[in-house]
Amino acid sequence: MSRRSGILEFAILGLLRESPMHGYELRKRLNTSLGVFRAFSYGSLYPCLKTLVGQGWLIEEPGSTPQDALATPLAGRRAKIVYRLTAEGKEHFEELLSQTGPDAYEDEHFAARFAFFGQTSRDVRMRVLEGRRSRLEERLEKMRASLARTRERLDGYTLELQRHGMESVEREVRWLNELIESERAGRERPRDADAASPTGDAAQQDTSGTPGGLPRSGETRPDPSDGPTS
Amino acid sequence: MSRRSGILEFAILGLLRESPMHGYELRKRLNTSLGVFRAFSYGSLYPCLKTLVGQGWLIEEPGSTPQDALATPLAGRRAKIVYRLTAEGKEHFEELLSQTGPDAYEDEHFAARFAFFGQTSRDVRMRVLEGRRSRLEERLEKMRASLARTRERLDGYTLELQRHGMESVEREVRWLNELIESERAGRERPRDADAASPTGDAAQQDTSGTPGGLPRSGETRPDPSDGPTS
DNA sequence: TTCGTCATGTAATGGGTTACATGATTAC
DNA sequence: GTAATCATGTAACCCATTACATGACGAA
Repeated sequence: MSRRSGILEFAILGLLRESPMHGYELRKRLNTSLGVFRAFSYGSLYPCLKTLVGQGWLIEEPGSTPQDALATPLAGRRAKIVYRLTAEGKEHFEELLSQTGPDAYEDEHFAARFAFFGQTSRDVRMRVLEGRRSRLEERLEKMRASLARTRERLDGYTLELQRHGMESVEREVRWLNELIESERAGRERPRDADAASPTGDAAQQDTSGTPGGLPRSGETRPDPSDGPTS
Repeated sequence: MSRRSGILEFAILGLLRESPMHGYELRKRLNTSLGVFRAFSYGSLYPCLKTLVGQGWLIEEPGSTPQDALATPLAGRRAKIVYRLTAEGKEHFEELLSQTGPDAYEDEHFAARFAFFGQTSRDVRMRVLEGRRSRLEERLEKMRASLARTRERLDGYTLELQRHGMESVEREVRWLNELIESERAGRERPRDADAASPTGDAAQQDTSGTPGGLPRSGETRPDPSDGPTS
């Protein structure tokens, strides 16, 4: 029924939190501005939007009103549907943001989470970064172990591939180290961003959007994969 | 009907080409030895194997014969099904190997292709490497363009994520450059991994896919002299 | 007038996972 | 005796893509 799961939903809510938008534009933002996530197709985007509306997290609004269409001919192509985050949607997004479970460390998910660090409280940021790091370190451990076991039987190319893969992961760990470091040293000041929370417990978020002093260098290479491998 | 698509099929054929195996072991090899690909689940592996059998590319063989089970109690758990590549399967795999279309440059696919470079002719290797490189360069171009367009409006974290992503891609390009370089400089010898011995005996194929002289690679030690051939 | 972009949507399909079912063997 | 590992499989589901349908507008 719903759960056009995780990352797409999350990204949509996050983008709409910044400002209302219609689907087409949303999709572009998903590729470019936040180009990190892979481009979602309309085939997944629009249905997902519908679901979120059904959930009560978004509402549809007419894009360009008749008057607008008259005033600015540029505006009126096909009836745009502008999606706006509701209060519940906001609340829901904030809840998602605060989640630090293992999901948050997975490759794709992590990138999405990171992209919205600007809206994320500092302790959550830390947990996510550290979670990701230990996740990668586990991975490294496994890779090293398996490499040690099989090194002899592998040909040069396989070996090289393995080596390159490990190096990528190591680089990302270093990158995370620097980020964690700079978070730790970073501003303590809470400094609220936009979104003054309307109801309930006023979530005090340190949403400065700018990390302490960001380092250089790093490496991701998003696929080396891994699996549950239980 | 079939097409348990691309990469899994490809990897199975490739691994079985080296030696027959049963499903369970195959799966482990997919994670560890060739740990580059993400771990496929049994839920995709076994059905895929069936399909390949149906296609005539594999045949099932009894794993441990009754006698074996008596002789070596270690061997007989549940009736293993050992899969062996047929002649047609081999042919098919070789055809897949020779393919250099755009598919071969995609992230996952590329890794799989690279993992079997040991069995791949040099010109195909070159085409794949160069294809991948230009694919990544395109990607970089786009990223740079979109970054230039939106740089101002992005917060520090998004920016950092973007930067990190680009750096990763750049690194892979450099890696490819070195590989291409070393392929170019490498031995001219055709080193056709083609099945010298089509059948039977456990004759170890000389598939030491040691490339000409691989880049640094810490301690891999790519064997300076004329290693293989024997 | 045709092409590219804007704009929204649906149906079929693909390619994978999880959860389940089954059961023998080994290690503690 | 109970857990882990070995070993094979099926069914239900998930998430996303492709191809298709529709249509207006601006520019060449």
